[in-house]
Amino acid sequence: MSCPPRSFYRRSTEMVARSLIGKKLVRTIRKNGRAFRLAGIIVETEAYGYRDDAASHAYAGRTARNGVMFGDVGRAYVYFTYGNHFCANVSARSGRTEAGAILIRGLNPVEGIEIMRKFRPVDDLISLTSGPGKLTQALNIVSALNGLDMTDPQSELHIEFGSKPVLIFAATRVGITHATDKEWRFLDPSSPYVSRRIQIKAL
DNA sequence: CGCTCGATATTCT
DNA sequence: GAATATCGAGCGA
Repeated sequence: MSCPPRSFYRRSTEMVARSLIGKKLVRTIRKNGRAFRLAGIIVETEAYGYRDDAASHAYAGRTARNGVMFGDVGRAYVYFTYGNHFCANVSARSGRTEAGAILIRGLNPVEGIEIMRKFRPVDDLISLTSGPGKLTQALNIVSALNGLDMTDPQSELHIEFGSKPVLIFAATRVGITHATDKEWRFLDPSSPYVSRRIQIKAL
């Protein structure tokens, strides 16, 4: 399967976030000369901007942590938060701004589910990948993957074409205290792997 | 079910 | 020293 090209990510961050619904997030683990694929269809995303977005890590300018948001588009931005969890993002922005990234918040698991359950033992399958901290644990996404090229099928973390979603909803973002009015959260309402904390609205 | 609250460590002020 | 793009346990209904 092939990957959306660099140009896919060189559009407005919100448009890319919306377009990522239905794409496939793939984590390849190489061990003892063999490669295992852990993968899921993306069902929920959030866009984060620059000076226009007080909720963004990039809002106050470039730092050691957020450098990937200012670099080339289509790269993995992985960071650690709340002392417990990693979050997986991909950098994306139009030529009119200097930083941006998209947080991946929910996956419909399709490949390597039994291996995911070893990284994240849960009784309820829905709890495997229905949240940004959950899916990074299930796919073993850690800081070492920060900066990887998500458009390269050889990359240990990349994004492939997937399936076209039937419907996409927009909503306000989750877990932030600034810019709470922006409707930059996108999700496939038919999937059980989305968090449902807030009201959503159809596009 | 749904809501509140505490854990926990990295990052930034 | 404060804040944090979260999760899950514990509570009440």
